[in-house]
Amino acid sequence: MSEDKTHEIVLALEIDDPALADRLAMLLGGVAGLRLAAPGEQASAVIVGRDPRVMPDDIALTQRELDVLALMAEGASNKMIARRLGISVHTVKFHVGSLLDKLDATGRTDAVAHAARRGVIEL
Amino acid sequence: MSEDKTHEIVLALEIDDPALADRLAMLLGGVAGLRLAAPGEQASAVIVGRDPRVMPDDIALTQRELDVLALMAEGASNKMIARRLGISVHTVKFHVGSLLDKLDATGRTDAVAHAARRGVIEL
DNA sequence: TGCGAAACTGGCCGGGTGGCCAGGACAAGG
DNA sequence: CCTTGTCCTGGCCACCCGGCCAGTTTCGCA
Repeated sequence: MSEDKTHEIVLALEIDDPALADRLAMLLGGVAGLRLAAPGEQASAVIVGRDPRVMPDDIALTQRELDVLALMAEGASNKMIARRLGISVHTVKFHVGSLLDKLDATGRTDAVAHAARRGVIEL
Repeated sequence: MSEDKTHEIVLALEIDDPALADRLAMLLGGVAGLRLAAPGEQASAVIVGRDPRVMPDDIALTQRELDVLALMAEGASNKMIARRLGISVHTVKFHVGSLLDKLDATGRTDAVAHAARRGVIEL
């Protein structure tokens, strides 16, 4: 395989909005050194629509709750979280409780699933 | 604000490979009707690198384990899973144990996080 | 200066969870 | 026939989790 790195970047289009996809295809079609991928072709990069699941304002989580949430997503137990944040287990449980509340979750597993779904955390 | 929908598609670049990102920025910079997003700016579409996290063969989960995993991701307790699958809580715990094992997880929360990360489940 | 929000801590307790032991049924393949 | 793998079940037990009660400090804002 010769590495013609200066030639032909292959871009795939994965956009739901047909109008936007159309305009992009038109604009990018006329660019030298760049090509749109054929259906099924292996592309070097993909253009996706702006993920719409980010915005429910935030659900207003406090900084500390975000800290706890992140560690929960790592699979950390309350004890581990307490140690890592330098606080007591009781406080961790307090924050976890608030999280379950705000995220409408029935347990910590449900909480990280919900949070990931709405883009609050990146797992 | 006039809605010049025929003007200026804003593209964000989220590519790990610096060389590729560079070339894309250069190529796209000279295209009329198209602009690269400023850091933090809301873009109408995003260009991402080919997602490499799909392939670990599967980690070979049995059908039953997938059933249990799916319900775990819903935040279901062992008791709920048992009821839904028509099996005993002991059996559920057995399958959960296998899951923790195969997914290298320390707990059920960690398990669904890992599974979601490697595309085994879609949360 | 008082008041609320956020963060933090404690104890208590019922139920859930995960690790360990043991076993059985049933199909596929040596 | 016997082994292997998957699926299923039981009991036991230490620990963790989440919900409840109570309290503290610190901060910004009215």
